[in-house]
Amino acid sequence: MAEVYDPQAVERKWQARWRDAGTYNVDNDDPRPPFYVLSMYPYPSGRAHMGHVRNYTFGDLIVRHRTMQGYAVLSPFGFDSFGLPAENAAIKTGVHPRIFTEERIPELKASVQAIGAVYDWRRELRSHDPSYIKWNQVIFQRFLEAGLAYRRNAPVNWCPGCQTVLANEQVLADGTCERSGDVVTKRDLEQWFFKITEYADELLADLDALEWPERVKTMQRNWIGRSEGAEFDMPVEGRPEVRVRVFTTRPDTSFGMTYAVLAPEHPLVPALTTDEQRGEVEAFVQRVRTESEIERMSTEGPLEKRGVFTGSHVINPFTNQPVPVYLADYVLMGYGTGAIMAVPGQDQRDWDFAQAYGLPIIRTVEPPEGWEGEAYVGDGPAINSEWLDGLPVAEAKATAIEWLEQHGIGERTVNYRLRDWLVSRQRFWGCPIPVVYCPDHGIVPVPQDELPVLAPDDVEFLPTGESPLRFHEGFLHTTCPVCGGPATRETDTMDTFVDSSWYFLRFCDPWNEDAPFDQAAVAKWMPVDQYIGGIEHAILHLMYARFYTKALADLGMAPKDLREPFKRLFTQGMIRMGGAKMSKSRGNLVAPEEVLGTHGADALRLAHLFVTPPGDDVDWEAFGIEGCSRFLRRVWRLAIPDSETAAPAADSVAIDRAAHRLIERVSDEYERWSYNTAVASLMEFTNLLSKEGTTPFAVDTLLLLMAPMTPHITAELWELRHGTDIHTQAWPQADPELTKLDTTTLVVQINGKVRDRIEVDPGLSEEEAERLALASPRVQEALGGGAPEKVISRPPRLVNVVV
RNA sequence: GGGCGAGUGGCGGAAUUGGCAGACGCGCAGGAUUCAGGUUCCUGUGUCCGAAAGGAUGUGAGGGUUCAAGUCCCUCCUCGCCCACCA
Repeated sequence: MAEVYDPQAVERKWQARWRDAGTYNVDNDDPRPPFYVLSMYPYPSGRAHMGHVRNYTFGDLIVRHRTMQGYAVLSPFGFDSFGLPAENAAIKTGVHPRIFTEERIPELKASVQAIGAVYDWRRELRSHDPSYIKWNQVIFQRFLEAGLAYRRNAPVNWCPGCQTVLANEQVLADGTCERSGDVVTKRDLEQWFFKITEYADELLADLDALEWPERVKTMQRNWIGRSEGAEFDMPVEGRPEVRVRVFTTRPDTSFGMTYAVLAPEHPLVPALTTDEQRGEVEAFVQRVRTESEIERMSTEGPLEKRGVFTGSHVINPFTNQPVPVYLADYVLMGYGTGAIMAVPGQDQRDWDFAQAYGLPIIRTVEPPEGWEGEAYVGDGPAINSEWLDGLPVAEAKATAIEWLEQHGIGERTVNYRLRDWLVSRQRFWGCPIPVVYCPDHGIVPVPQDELPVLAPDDVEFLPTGESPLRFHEGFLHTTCPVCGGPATRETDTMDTFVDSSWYFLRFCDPWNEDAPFDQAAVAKWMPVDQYIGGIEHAILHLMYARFYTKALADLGMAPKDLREPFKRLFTQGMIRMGGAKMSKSRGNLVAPEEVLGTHGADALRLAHLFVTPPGDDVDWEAFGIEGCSRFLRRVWRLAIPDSETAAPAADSVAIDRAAHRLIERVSDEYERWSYNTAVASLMEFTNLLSKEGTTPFAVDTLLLLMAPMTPHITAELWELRHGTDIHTQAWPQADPELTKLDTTTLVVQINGKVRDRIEVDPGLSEEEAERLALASPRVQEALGGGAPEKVISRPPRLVNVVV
C-alpha cells in the first residue's frame, strides 16, 4: 500500500476503523470541555448529493479539529424522515411511506460515511421513530396546556379538481395546481396554531447576541417585522356607535387623512355599505374572494379596479371632518386592524389611489425645497396640522399619540408582521396531533400513557392527495378519555418543522424513556456551539427552533436559562451546475460516488474546501478536483517512510521555522473559516518542501494540519510514520520564538510607485528605514542631489519618498 | 417597491488594520521523462511596448479624500439573494 497512493483502499480501511471502534462516540460524563457541532439533519431522499457533501465536509472538519484541540465533541446525526416526498411516492407506487423512507435512510447514511464524516451513531434519531413521535406529542400537549397551541379557522390552498388541500409548494407560480392544473382557491378550515407571536419581541431582541451571519439576522428581523405606531377609533358619520379602528405608523400625518380603507374581508363591510353602493361592493368582495392569491398580490393592473366606495364616511378625530370609506384589495385583514387611514400626501400608494379615485391630497410634512415628487415620506416640519405644525416627524408622532391617549381615542401600539405558526397539515406522513374530539368534552388530549398516537399501516394511498387517515375507520373512531363515549381523532398531522424544532435537544439524551430529554444533559451540551446548514432555512426552521427553545425553557422542560439553541451559525453556499441550480429535475446532478470512485473522498473534500469561501455559491464546473488529487499524491510521496521524493532539507532550521509559521497561519485560518486559503497555505508549504527538502517535523506538521480536511490519507501516512492514530494527536502549537522572521522586505516607493525592495531586519526603526530608503540608488537617482519633499516611513513594510 | 450582498486575469479565487494587486489552484503555452497516451518534473502566463533589462497601465464607470485606495466617501451602472401592496 505504501508505494502508490490508493485512495479507495485507504478510505475503506479507515472508515471501517472509525465505525467499528466508535472513535467519535462521546458520553455525557466525558470530562473534556464540551463542544456541540451539528449539521442540519437531512430529509432522507436517498444517496447524498453534492450539497450534502459540502455540508458534511464542513461539519466533519470542525468535529475533527475541535477533537484534536482537546474538546469532547458531540457530533450526532439523524433524519428528518417525515415529509411529502414519501407520501407522493406512496400515491404513485403504493409503497407505504415508512417502507419507502426506511429504504432511503441507509442509502444516505452510507454515502455520508463514504465521505469519511464521523458521528456518534448511537445517538441517531429519526422523526418517524415512535419514541420521537411520543415526545413530539407530549410537547404538543404541554403547549396546549400552556395556551401556546390553539385552534382557529384559517384558509388553506384548495384544489377543486383534486378535492384536496395543497401545500404552498404544490401551487404553481400562476396559481394553478401542479397536478391537475385547476386554479387553486382558498378555503377555511379549523386548524392548529402555535403562538409564536407571544415571543415576537424576545425573538427580535435576542438576535443581537447571536454569532450568526448578519444576512440571516436581517432576514429574521424583517420577518418579525416590528413596527411601532398607534391605533385609534373613528366613528361612522351619523352612526357614532359604530367605529372603525385603524392602525398607522404615521399618526403625525393624521390631519392629512382624506379617506379610509378597509380590507374586503373586514367584518364591518356589510354595516358600512349603503344600499346605493351594495351592488358594487358585493361584486367587488366576491371578485376578490375568487381571485387567486397571485392575482390579488400582483401590483399590476389598473388601480381603478382595485377599490370600491362603501357609501359611508367616518369622522377623522383630528379634524372632526368626515372622510369617505373605501375597500381595497391591497389592504390585508391579517395585518394591523385590517383598516387604514389614507394620507396621500405622505404615502405613495395612497397618492396613487387618490389620483385614481379623484380624492383630495393634503400635505402634512413640508417637502424639501425644489421637491418635484409626489408623496413625500422623508422628515420635515409638520404643516396643515394645527397644533402639530412645525414639529419634526418624530416629535409630531409622539405628540399625536399622547393626544390620542389623553382623549381616549386610541393608544400607542406595536405591530408585527410575524404570524402565529400554522402547524396543521392535512397529510398522512407526519406526526399525528394527539387529541380527540368528544361531542361532550370538546378537545381532549390523548392521555400520556397512550402515547404515541401512531398512524395505522393498513391504509390505501389514493391519487386524490387526501390523507388516508380521514377514511380509516379504525383510526378515526375512538373513545373520549374523559367520559368513555364515542369520539373522533384529529386526522391532521404536524408540520415537519415541528419535528426539526427540538431534535437538537433530543440528541443530548436520545435514550431517555421518561422525558424528551434530561435537563442536565441539555445543560451540558446546549446551546449548539456550531450549527451548519443551508441558507434556505434562514427564516422558518431557525425561527421555529428558537421559539421552541424559549417555550420549552419557560415550560420548565428545558433549563430556564437556555434562551437560544444555536450560538454560532454557518450557512454554506449552494452548488450550481453551469449557472443553474443542481437538481434532479434538471438532470444536471453530479453524483458524489463518481468522484469517490476516481479521486476518492479526501480529494473531493479538499476540492470543496479549496474551491471558494465556504459561504459562497459555487459552480461545479469550477471544482479543481484534479488539482486536489495531484496535491494529495504529492503529499503522499513526500510523507511515506523512506520516500525517494523527499530529500532531507539542507537548511533544516529554516524549514522547521517555516513549519511553525504555517501552524500559526493555518490555525488562524481554521478559526476564521478561511478554509480555501488554508488549503492554499498547505499547498504553498508542500511546494517549499519539494523544492528545499523536508524535515520530519515539517512533514508531521503538514499532516496534522491537514488531518481534519483529509482524514484518511493523513491517518494512513501518520500510521506508517509513527504507528499511532493522527486523530488522537493534539493540534500543533507554534513556538512564537521560531515564527519570527530574520529579514523582511522593505518596499521603497517614490511618489507611491514601487521603485526598490530592500531586505531588512523586521525590528528596524523609522529612522533606519528612512535612511536605507534614501540610500537606495533608485531614490538617489530620482532626487538628483536634491532633498525629498516628504518621507513617510512605515517600517518594516514600506517607505514612501515624495519628491 | 423595500432590505441585504457582490462586481479583481481565460476561470475559481487571494490581498487581517488604507501600505508590493493577482497568493494558491485550474486552464493554456513551451520544455524534460516516455515508443505513445497518462503520470511526474521544470519554465512561463493581467494588458500594452520591449529580444531583454525595464517602462507604462490595471480591481464595473465617473468623481473625491490621502504621501498611498481593490479597501474609505459621493454619484451611477450591472448582477445575485431575501421580503414583497405590512398602512
